[in-house]
Amino acid sequence: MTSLPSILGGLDPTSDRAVFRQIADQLREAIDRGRFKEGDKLPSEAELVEHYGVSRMTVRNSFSILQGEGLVHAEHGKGVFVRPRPPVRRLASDRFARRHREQGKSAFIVEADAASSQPKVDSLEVKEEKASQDISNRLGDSVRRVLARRRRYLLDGRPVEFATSYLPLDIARGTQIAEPNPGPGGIYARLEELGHQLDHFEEEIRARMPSPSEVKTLQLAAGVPVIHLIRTAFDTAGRAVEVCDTVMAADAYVLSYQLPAT
Amino acid sequence: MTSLPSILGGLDPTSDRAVFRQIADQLREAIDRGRFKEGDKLPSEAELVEHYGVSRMTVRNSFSILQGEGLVHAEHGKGVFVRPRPPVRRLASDRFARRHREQGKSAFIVEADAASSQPKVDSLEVKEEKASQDISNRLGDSVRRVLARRRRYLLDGRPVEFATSYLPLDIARGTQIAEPNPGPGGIYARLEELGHQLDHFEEEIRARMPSPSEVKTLQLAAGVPVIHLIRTAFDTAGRAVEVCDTVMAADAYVLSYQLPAT
DNA sequence: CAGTGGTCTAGACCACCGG
DNA sequence: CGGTGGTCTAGACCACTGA
Repeated sequence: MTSLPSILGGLDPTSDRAVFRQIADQLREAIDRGRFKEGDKLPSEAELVEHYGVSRMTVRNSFSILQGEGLVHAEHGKGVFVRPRPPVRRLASDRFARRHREQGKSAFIVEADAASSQPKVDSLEVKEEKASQDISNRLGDSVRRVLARRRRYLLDGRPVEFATSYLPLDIARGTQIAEPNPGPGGIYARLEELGHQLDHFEEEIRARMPSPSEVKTLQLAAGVPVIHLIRTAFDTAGRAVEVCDTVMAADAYVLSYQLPAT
Repeated sequence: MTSLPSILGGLDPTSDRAVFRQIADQLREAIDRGRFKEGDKLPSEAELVEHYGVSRMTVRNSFSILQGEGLVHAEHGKGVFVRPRPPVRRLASDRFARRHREQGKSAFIVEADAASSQPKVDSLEVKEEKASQDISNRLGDSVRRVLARRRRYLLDGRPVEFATSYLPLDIARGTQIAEPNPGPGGIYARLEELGHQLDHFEEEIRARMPSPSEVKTLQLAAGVPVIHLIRTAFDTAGRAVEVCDTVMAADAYVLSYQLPAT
């Protein structure tokens, strides 16, 4: 163990920068420089209080900055640790290609296979409900009620994504799409069997901080944003046949797309 | 002005939930219900101290939660306000279509026009430099040095995006691409004139909390993540001719993509 | 048990804003 | 100037962890 003074400098009393920011800066720099590596424990609050000669709240303020940046996380009774970067799932632009469906794989499984992690789905709920204004706009204004399929995806035991699919009742009611298990290839395979040959998808992407309920559902650490993705599936007749609203833990994903140059 | 007790409830001393979380919950709910609207001033710390009968630090802790969620922002000497949602730029999947280039418009201008806001570019820097390992990987391992074009984009005076384009020297050196102003249609138009007919782009998207320097450059409020986008442009020969590394204020953007179903 | 972080208090002084 | 948020102190008690 290297001594603290050799890793962290002193404070600059002449600086305009608040003391707790200076402390946060020094800790951040130490992390960036690799003096503290992923998973390492930072000095305890008491140690920093002594090293810098400040009060405990000042040290805690510093930690709170780093937590907000997603750099560290605190574990009650143990310490404050450099947050390890979790393995990310790369979503490729061909993830909805028909050849995958024809192999009986859903998009999530295809990706999980590629990342060779253990995929799981839970908290499945399938019910009919009233369409929100936004969903109605996307599925066509005549669509008032929809079939909603909610599920949460886990990778290696960690929840990474919460998604709800909305389908018009005239398409989905009474079909296997309305069953908890939609069968091989997922609901997209069923839609095609029902005569809705898929033509393309549109995806809208936003990023923002999670709501408290999203923090809970995805067990998000402090300083982890979510990616909010809204996908609409269109059949060859030009009809929107499904809208999928997905909230993903941003630290678990890299999305990838191809754009035409023409 | 409605009185505080009619908007905010009391505390539940029997609850396990920390007092400052309960206060944050009540404020959040009041905002969600529309009791406080965008731009509205929340009760001052002193008012909440009195209303709840807690110490000031407890109230400030509540505010700090809401700030972390991006719901409110504090203005020194004025108060704490519900953060207004800024206008967003929608990036369409056809934003690099050749027809736009042929009209002499760069992608940013095309989008800004659509949003009818005042676009601006500043802090332009064009220089040759050593390619980072990642850039080198993307442009082809033989590419060691690159032309880097850095610029910041503003919309209605607000910085929303900071981007760096990297191009292999054998393509860009001595051309108009190496000039501060690359001419009508931007560097993609120049690349095509130089014989690199563009075929497609690949975009990689991540979301995360900003670094301190990104906070500064983009003047980000607390609780605003960034979207990190890395785009690679390929010519019809299959060569990567440009990599563009972009960091965007997440609250200013909605990205939109089309995916094939085949 | 000792060490850790989590919560909370009751003050203090400061910097900024608007009238 | 009074009111606002920004910073900081010096304590207190609690809950959780691991030996």
